[in-house]
Amino acid sequence: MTTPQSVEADLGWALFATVRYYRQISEDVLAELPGGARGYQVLAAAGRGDPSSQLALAQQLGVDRTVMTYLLDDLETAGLVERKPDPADRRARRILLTDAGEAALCDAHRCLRAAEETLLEPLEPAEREGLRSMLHRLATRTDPSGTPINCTEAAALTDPEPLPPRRRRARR
Amino acid sequence: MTTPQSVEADLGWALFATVRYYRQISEDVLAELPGGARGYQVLAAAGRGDPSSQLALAQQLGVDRTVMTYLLDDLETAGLVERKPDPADRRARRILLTDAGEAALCDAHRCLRAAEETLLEPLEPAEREGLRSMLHRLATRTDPSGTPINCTEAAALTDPEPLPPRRRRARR
DNA sequence: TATTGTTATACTCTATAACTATA
DNA sequence: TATAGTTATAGAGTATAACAATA
Repeated sequence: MTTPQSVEADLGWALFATVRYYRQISEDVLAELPGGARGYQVLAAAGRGDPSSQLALAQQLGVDRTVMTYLLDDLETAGLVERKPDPADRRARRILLTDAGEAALCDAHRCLRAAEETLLEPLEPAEREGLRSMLHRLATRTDPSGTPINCTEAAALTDPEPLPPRRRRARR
Repeated sequence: MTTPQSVEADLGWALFATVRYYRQISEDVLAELPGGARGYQVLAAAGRGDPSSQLALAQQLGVDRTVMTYLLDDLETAGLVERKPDPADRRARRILLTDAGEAALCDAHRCLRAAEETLLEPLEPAEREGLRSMLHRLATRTDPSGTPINCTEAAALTDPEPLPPRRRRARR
């Protein structure tokens, strides 16, 4: 039998649970920051002086470009970022931090680091850097293969029919 | 200055990006399984013969009990689980795997393990177990303190006003 | 023609509230 | 009275499609 002995042995479950926890503490700490953890990441990217078009930011954060528009609307309304037309491509806009945005980023970064230490508390100090390093490598993978993952056997076993219509069925 | 030099130094960003990747590969691999990765985790918990009331499962997966109802509806419709009244508490229902559910779980587990190895490819083989162990400990933390995290300084700096109404403002 | 950004709209997911049945 | 589960509804969050401006 190859099934796991406990949920905890499940990498996916552990990942989701950890992210859930991270989301919670970052929401507490960044409650006043528009967009929460996501807003922070936008500020961090802009503060680094990256190329930072809206599209580039959206791809970096793994969200749709329309979502980035709303996110930046909130950050701009709060006075933390500016949208400046890119002189090299007048379709694009470069996202720049305001002074207030810089201060907010710096402060949020400090708070987040403290919260992260709480998150990482169950680990040995030496392990914490190891985890950061590993997640960093996983997140920045070059993904050279591009080989699409499929597992048709599983598909066939679990359910031959495509079960197209989902959810909301009446009963009783 | 204490701001990070790159997004990649941001633990939150790395976590989110990794989960995004995991979600993608697990969706590919578990496409036919109702509920995707979440459905798999329900099957895995049920297959373990845990207490497994719907509420217990919901808490384990970090979802609302109403979400668990919908999830189990789909799994039951697909013939993978059964809801059996708990003889000890007739309000509750124990979630049991059917034979088809057992087969689907076993197969999904095998496929998922393979997909996880793809995910973990950037790491040394020895590191992979270390990552699993660390995430396991983070996810199963006892959280003895319960001290609520707050960071009022950050709140004050980033935005004194609570900015209550959010999103969808007209422009132009 | 293709791309960036915006807007409106539709859809999906999740949470809230009300209810039934048990305790 | 409180809890497990269900259902309908409302609310987030996200994606789709159409458009303007620019390449």
